[in-house]
Amino acid sequence: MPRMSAAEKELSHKRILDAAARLFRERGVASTSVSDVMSAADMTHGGFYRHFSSKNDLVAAAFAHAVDEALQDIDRADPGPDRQAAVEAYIERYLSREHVAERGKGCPLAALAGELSRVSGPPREAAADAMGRMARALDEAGDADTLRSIALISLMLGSVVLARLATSDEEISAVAEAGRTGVEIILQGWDDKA
Amino acid sequence: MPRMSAAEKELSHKRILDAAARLFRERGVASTSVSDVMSAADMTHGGFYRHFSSKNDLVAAAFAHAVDEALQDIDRADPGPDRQAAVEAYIERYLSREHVAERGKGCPLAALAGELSRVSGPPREAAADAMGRMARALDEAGDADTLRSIALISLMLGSVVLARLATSDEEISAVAEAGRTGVEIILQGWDDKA
DNA sequence: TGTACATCAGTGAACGCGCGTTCACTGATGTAC
DNA sequence: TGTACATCAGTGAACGCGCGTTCACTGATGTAC
Repeated sequence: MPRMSAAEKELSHKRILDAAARLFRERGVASTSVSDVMSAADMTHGGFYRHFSSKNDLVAAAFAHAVDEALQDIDRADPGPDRQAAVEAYIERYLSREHVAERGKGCPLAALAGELSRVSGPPREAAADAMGRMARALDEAGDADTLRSIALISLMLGSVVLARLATSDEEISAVAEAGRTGVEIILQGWDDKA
Repeated sequence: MPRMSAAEKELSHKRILDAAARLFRERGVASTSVSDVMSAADMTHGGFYRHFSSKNDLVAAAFAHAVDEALQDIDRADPGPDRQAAVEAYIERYLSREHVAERGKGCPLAALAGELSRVSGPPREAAADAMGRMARALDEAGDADTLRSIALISLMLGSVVLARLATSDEEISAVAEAGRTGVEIILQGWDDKA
């Protein structure tokens, strides 16, 4: 059957990236094998190394790919009211029941920050980079108050991580509600305090 | 050389638990083998199953053990001013440079919530339980405002997770500072808002 | 208190398994003329 | 435009390795008399 055309190879590459970005977030990097990813991309494991030089290489690329997707609504919005609306929508979505439930499509940092902070090399750098990208994305006006953005990200990420640990619907709702209230208080009180 | 006395067995058991609680937090559960733990406890891997029925069993026990230690200062404090002081000290320590650097001795949820939220069984239950124990510990007066405690935990945990991802000292300080400011604002503004 | 014996904590070899990676192979693709 | 041939995307078997767990074994411990 092989060989595929260059255009088909590009499609395969994207299928691998999409599958990896989803599976790594759903199951974690260590619990997702190269074979798992290739199966989800409708291929066998042997072809993997025509696309990436190692599993680590894929982890870094898939993570960056997931960050691109997560932030695209904000990044594409025009500065000004559009962008501010995009940020508000992002925060609301972040603390929603859907985001808690669907790890595979959610914030890559909420899913993988813990695991990637323990490794070094490209995957770690991709994750560290994501923090800066998120902070800049939330910084609506570019008004240099990065600390507020970081505090918001910490609270939102912590809320989602804890909500995913919760075992009952009531607990999940409580954690998300606590996160929403915290975000509001920080948004209102930050400039007075800091 | 074997057999050891019952008293020596108890000491071995504690060495295994201590080593596991440290290594799991430092390297993650999936990246820590039973042999790693037993070596750190000065034994060979074969004896492990005289103490625990499986690696999963150890994970749950070591996690609960780590939570006990993390909360002991608060849990042992008398209700009233002593307890409130213990809570304040806990929060300050939580957002310190030392806590960010020393995963192996730090908050078990900050180290392992992401990984354990993806599994089921005793380890997951131990982690979910820890969230409730932390919320109750921070609830100084038992005044039923659990939501505020949960928001504080989310923010503190998120701050530490992100700080551990940061690559420069400046970034680590910035994330910790953002966390401290956020905590102050939530402590002051919560009752007005919620 | 002494003796005979069952127990069992810890050792280290061995097991089956899944992992990341390599490799010989296939045959359609892309290119040179 | 047709033809001959090098390229290379994808396949599937194979590799070495480390994992969690099992097991026969050792010999000091704890117990029954």
